[in-house]
Amino acid sequence: MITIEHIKKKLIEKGIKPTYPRVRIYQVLSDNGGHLTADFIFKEIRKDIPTASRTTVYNALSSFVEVGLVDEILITGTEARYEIKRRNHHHFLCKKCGGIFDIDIKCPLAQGEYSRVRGHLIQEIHGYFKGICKDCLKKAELEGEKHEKDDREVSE
Amino acid sequence: MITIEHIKKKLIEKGIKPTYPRVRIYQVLSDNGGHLTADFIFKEIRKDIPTASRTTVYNALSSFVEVGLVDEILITGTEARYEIKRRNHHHFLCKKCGGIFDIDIKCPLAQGEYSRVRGHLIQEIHGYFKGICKDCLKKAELEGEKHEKDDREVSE
DNA sequence: GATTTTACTTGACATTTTGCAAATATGTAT
DNA sequence: ATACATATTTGCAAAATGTCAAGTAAAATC
Repeated sequence: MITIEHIKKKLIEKGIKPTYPRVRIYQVLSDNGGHLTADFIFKEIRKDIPTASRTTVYNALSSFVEVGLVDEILITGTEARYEIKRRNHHHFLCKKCGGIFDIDIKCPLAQGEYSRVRGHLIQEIHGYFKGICKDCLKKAELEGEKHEKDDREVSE
Repeated sequence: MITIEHIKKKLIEKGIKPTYPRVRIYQVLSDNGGHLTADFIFKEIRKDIPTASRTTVYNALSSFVEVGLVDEILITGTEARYEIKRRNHHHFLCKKCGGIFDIDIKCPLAQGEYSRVRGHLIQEIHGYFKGICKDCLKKAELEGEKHEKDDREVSE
């Protein structure tokens, strides 16, 4: 559990004024694990700040991303997700259940703070994997057996 | 330049009926380099097929992605981009000019066809970098000098 | 050739995100 | 404290992208 004071310090360090909405948004990010939608964050801070607007959430998140406090994850294509920046991990999206999982991987390129590739200055590195997650694989096996049986019964 | 016949063969191999719209969509992808927006493709095939609809483009692209002919690139967050699948390369987005560049990199994980991580079956691997591209870096250097001069003039 | 399946078109609609102007809050100097 | 300048938040509107359902056309199968 991160303290309010600790959050304020972090924001000030990055040149962001620690207003109440911004501190709360950071706190929601901190308290709820990774890859949160803007909508989730909006609904959370509404509990405290009933007048808060979506625009405030988007503005705060943009600032956080800009100064490198937060990562924007674009794996789903339908909605961006946000999480406090953490090194050495990528994301996995299950095409079946839509779940997002952290994949802790040391990517050779992701080691240095900033580096260059082909002359371009790299500020962010994102790795996305897609496929079928462990749990859905298991379910598919069981379902698969059932289906085979069904198919036989139908075709006979 | 890929021939119509070659495209038809590719689609049939993957179990996709080579209808005229689909063949044209694939051809646009093939003739225009990488990371095209759905809108660009739509406007291109409209030249040939004035009745073509956006939905047809989205449907065709979904099929292509599903069978592994095409990659969907989600680097910008506002619009998906599409390109014919090619191994061993990632993408770089310039935050200044919005340009997308190919980064040919042999990612250790991207070598095998399909593999597993933490029990999850991986079907797609995407690597995205963001930062400032070569050209914008150069411009920034020049602009930077100019600004310093401006600043001096103003403050004097 | 009739039937069934598949694909395409059309238009409406949902969702996420951004833009903008007014209102509010914050900080600084008087 | 008060007034001023700046920064932030709000609330609404609207853009942009993508999805869905219903009807039509085309193709494949029988």
